[in-house]
Amino acid sequence: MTIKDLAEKTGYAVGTISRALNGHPNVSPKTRSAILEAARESGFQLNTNAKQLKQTHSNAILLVVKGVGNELFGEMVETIQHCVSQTRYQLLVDYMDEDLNEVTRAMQLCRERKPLGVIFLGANNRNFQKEFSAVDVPCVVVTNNARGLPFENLSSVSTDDREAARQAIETLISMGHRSIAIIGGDPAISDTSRLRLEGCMAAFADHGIPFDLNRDYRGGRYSWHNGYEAVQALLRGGKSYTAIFAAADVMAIGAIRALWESGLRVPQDVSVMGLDGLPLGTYLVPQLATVVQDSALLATRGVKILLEAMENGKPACHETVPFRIARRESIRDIRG
Amino acid sequence: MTIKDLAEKTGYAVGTISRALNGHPNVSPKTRSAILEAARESGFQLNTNAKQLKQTHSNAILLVVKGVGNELFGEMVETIQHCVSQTRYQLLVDYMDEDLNEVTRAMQLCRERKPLGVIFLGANNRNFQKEFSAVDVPCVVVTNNARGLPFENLSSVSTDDREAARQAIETLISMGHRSIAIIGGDPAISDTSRLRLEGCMAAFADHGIPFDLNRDYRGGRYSWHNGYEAVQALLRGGKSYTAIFAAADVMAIGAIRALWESGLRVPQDVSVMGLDGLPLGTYLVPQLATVVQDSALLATRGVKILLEAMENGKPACHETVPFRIARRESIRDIRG
DNA sequence: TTGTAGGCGTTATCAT
DNA sequence: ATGATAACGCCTACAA
Repeated sequence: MTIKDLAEKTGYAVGTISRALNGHPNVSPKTRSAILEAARESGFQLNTNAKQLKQTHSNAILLVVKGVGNELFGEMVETIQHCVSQTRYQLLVDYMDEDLNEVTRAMQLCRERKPLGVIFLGANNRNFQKEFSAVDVPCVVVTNNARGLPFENLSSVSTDDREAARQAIETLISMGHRSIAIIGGDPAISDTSRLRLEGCMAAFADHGIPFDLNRDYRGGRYSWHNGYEAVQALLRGGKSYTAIFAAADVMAIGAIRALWESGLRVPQDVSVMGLDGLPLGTYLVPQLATVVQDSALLATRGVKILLEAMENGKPACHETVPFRIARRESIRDIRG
Repeated sequence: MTIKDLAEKTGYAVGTISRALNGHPNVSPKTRSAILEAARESGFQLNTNAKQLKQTHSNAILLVVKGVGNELFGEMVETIQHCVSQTRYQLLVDYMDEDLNEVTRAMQLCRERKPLGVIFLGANNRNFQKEFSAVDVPCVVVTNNARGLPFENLSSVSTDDREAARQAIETLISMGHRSIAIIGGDPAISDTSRLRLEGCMAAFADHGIPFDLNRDYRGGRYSWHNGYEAVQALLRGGKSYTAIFAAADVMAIGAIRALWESGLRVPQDVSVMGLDGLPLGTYLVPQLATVVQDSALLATRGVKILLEAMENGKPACHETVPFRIARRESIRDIRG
């Protein structure tokens, strides 16, 4: 069943069928309803491949979500859905595995779906090589700062990861902690991990607190298990810490378990602070102290920036949104 | 960049380019490598739309994952990837939001990508109405029992939800619990929720333990928050329980927090048991006792069943895989 | 082994 | 407002 069949059946030409089906103007109401009726009754559906092969533009905004199962992204996808649903555009959501290249994926989808703009939820600057220049629609990276990337059509909205981590450490220091270990990602691989680590180091430097990267830092993927292992490795190091900062909430959770198994209680013996502000954190016992990223604002600003670039040709920009320190049950003031 | 461009660039004809790119025979090794090299260096990618437009079948297996962020599914997707990578087929993964209709989605994708078979990770039998009959390739539903659905091409592999829940309750009963509350999904909406609830009721009936659905059961979506709220509602009911069974691990976690906030300790005051066997459960304090679904086996059997249907026309079947009771720290024996 | 040409189902551009 | 027709990028006979 193709539009050709429909054309025969109704007596109109394929062009008219196409226009009627796609809600184009220049189709008389009578003709339109006749065609729609015929289409419905025969269960006709347009062939997407053929459609997109020929189309030069869709009215879609593409959302590429890097990392299935990222709780923070989950909320943000919903917010973005909501924002876009109030415009005349259609949102096309693509969830992809974390370890794939989001730029390659986006380019593929751009060629196939021809969206008017792209939102990246999570990204790695390393992947935005010159091949990205093949993408010519406005793009915005959310949760990662893409300033410094030499693309006129690439904006970003992010939390200031460096400052967020710095304030987390400041918080711990203000509560009397001097012996603090850090667990996080691999700073050589992930921009986010690097920035967060830098923020920590800055805080230590400000207070003249020594920090030995080889001894006091452990990295890996952001996962329960790596948090768990990282703390085990730290403890094997022999040094005792009064606080641990995890550059991601998921790692903090694994960390707490590892501490428990070594007979250390949180927060009585060791304080643990995370970063992200996952909803899960408030359901744990103890509730996880953390730096809360404003996921709603990240999402809404991301959409807004994209729309302005799409519709008004507004030049790319790189925004930062505020975060919030949540002093919750997993940290303890050990002064006096 | 199309194969036409590649043809010009390399001096070969488009037909040769196409054959080389698709690994067809009748292309001299020299020609093939020259073309592949040119394609790589120019970052060429085939246009899926054009490709699928002409093709009647791809060599793909479609995996529809219903519910982004489902930890159990995360592992299973990896296992399925692995299994399929050892065959001559290509896996096409589609992650979709939980509240969309997976059958509609699958039908759309079947029309577009023309896969040889479909695996559903998570599904709701309600969605398999007669419109599913438009799908004519073998399909297998994983984690849900599709027996009873009148489709010759639809298999399923699942945990026996009813029995799993029954044994969870049996476990609690064997540890001396008689006053048990249940939190779970809405049995009117979800097959899984209904089966799990039925299993619980059966266990209670076997032991002559009274259970008042209106008082002792609370439902909602499977989420931290709903587990939390469900327990709050139960506690407001005035009755005191020695154990709570959550029909999903995520709810168990919210439940533990709600208990804590009411001054009840787990497992000292109340035992909490979940169902699913999420990795997260082992990182919590206390570790979450639960019924562990064998995600690896579910995944591998799912693939195997599909392949046999695809390749040997083996008729549809409905399998059940074993589960395992994990008696962990969140439950306590209160006898004597 | 390689080249050529027609067609997949749709949209878009001209005419009418 | 409608019709005819040329693309869109690829695959696949069939011809060379």
